Amino acid sequence: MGKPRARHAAHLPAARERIRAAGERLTAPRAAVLAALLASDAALTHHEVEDSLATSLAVDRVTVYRVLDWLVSLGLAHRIPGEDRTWRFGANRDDSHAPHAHFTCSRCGRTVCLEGVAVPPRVSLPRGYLPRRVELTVQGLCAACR
Amino acid sequence: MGKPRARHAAHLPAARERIRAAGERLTAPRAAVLAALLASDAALTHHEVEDSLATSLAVDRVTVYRVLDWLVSLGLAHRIPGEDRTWRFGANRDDSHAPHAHFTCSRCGRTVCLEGVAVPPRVSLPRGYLPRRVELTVQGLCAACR
DNA sequence: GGCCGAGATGCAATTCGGTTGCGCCGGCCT
DNA sequence: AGGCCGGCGCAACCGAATTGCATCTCGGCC
Repeated sequence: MGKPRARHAAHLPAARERIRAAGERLTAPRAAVLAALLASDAALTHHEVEDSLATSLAVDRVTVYRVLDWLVSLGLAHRIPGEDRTWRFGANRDDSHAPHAHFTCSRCGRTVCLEGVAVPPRVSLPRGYLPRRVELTVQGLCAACR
Repeated sequence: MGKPRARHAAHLPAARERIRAAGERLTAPRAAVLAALLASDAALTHHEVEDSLATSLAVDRVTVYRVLDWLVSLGLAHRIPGEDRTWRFGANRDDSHAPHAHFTCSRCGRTVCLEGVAVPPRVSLPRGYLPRRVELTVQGLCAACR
């Protein structure tokens, strides 16, 4: 997709560092998966993560799922539900972990985080409803598919 | 879920009218599915639709899927991707079919349309990107689950 | 450096939402 | 009333995600 073949190896040290900093157990699959997310500017499906890893380190499909969930629970990544009924995962690059918008291409499915789009900080809800997270997704066509 | 057991029978005439008005073929499953959506103030999963229909008219699972997709393509309903990897469907009550926000309860999965929340009409995208639809979803706890 | 235990990994089987192929049936046009 | 186009039901299928369990390994401890 887009990039020729992400050099996630370059992001391995950063990935390791983040896992260490979180005080969590450092394993090869964990570092590799996080590095893959860091290396990509688009949010990846479990399958894309698996493929991206295949060349350097074979990781079981189930492990990829588990590591991704684990990254999300740690706050190191976030999960985006897609139109195609699969989840995509993106690395949380800043610790602030601020709410941000996403763009999904209707044709190629590519999903990227939008930096410049403001997510409404407050919304009016029915009585008794408690907001927790606001998700803003834009559907359309990306530059390559237009 | 919320309502005691939606009286979608009361919405059957309206459902039939809408299908007729669209110039489409009127069948029992189509009217029943649309009535079920109209009767509910929350967006329904295919399964909830099926259950809601079971008491009055047994409709095959596949038919429910097909009718729901058909309603979406006709603009009579809209489809919302959920956190639980299933789709929910809500009737489009006004013809204007304006973009609107949704609220999803993290605990019970109940999804409702928010009337009072403004969806940003314009967002700034990377060069070459073409927006088509903006989706705004709020996660949190509903009044019943709080 | 070697040992040990909690917990991570891999494999296989399973679940489940959604889709597809196809023959029959039923709305709707004439 | 007749006929045909297309919707319906049935069954088989697909692929994303999950679970159970045996094995392996990271990282603390001696």
